[in-house]
Amino acid sequence: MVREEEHVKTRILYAAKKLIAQKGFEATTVREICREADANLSLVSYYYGGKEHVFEALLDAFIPMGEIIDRLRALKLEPVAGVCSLTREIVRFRAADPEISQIIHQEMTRRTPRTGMMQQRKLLIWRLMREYMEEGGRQNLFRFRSLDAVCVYVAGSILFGGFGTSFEPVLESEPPDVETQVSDVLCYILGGLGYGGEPEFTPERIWPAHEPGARS
Amino acid sequence: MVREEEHVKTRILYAAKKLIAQKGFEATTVREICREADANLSLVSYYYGGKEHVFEALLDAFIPMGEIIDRLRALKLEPVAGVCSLTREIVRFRAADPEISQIIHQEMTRRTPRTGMMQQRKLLIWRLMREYMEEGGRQNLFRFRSLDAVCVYVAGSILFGGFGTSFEPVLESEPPDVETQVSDVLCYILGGLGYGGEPEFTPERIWPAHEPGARS
DNA sequence: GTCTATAACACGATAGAC
DNA sequence: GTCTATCGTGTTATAGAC
Repeated sequence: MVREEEHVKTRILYAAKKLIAQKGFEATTVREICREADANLSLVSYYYGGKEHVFEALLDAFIPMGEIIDRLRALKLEPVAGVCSLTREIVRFRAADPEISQIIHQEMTRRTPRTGMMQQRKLLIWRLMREYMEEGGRQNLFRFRSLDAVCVYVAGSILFGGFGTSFEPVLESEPPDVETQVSDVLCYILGGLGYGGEPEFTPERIWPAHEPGARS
Repeated sequence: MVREEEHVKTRILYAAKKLIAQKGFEATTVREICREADANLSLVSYYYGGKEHVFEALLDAFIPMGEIIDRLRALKLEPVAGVCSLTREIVRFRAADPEISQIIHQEMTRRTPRTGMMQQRKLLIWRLMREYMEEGGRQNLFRFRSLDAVCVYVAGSILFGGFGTSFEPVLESEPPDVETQVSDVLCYILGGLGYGGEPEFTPERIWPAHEPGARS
């Protein structure tokens, strides 16, 4: 029953994001989404044409990674600054919208009719990260045994960190603020990459203030 | 249509493991499981008492982590040897049964009626890892900014590596053999923990040859 | 645009014959 | 133990009134 001020179509999108993040796509029913959005059952079909299309709309509305990639690429960063800046943007993105991050994480762990939608959006990010690391290896800034391996480990470090992967019972304190998370994870990643120096960043604000809202 | 030699009850378990690993619990129907197991639809209820209980039986049959933990604890390892040995066992376990690992990974990403079952089995592992890292920090062998943070990053590095988190399109080569994976991930983790030296291990064979089979 | 009512179907589970 | 047949429920989606 949230966001009563918004338009129904938008409320449905937010409700779907919230519920799917918690329980997964299959376990979330259209009925629940509509109850949460305070909308009539038939409006999911009316506005989106079915449950699957709500999911697609979700990705379109809340994953703006394409822009970030373009901006970062345009800066032609050196390897260390590249890894650090891209990491920072990912961590910020995850902190700004944990729900959509959780959905992405869910869809990565199994093969569903939606796997394809996810892949293309993810690839751009990790290919860029890979390029930074590869160039860093070539310049002897980083020392690692296998580029493929560190690609996966770095992705794992970033994607696992920050929020509820149901790891709370092992932890002692609440997660720190975002910029602390950024510097913690970079400390770990750069260590894992065998880099001795300090993190380097681009100037601030790679991507504009993040308040998505539904499209079309 | 696999494992025709086994008993039906066992075939159902293997079929469920395979399908749930691929598609997730909710998206897998008992009808599919029975088709894959070449068993009659009603036998899931007959042998296990329902779909949920097949899942529970799956965990009991294929997650022997309790034993590993006990053995490792009994060795009272130093921090570096502890981190390395536990990591090695986890990586081996994941390589020996990628399906069950994928199921664990799935269940970590959302809140389901099965979340509780997973938690207890997971906690033992990561608490032990945390103890090794904490003690390593106290002895100044490791240098990290936050114990909580490295707990999550180390878990992420290990759990993400090795198999299909749908990261293949970013990678160049096939995954290497298990012991290479172990040393790759340890190289990364120890670097991330700020440890300068080489990995250390316990003697071989922490846990007995792994061929589970159904219980009861 | 929004609603009610319902169609059409797939699900998990089980009764009961063999 | 294994089968067929079916029950009861809950699902997504839609037709049609307003």
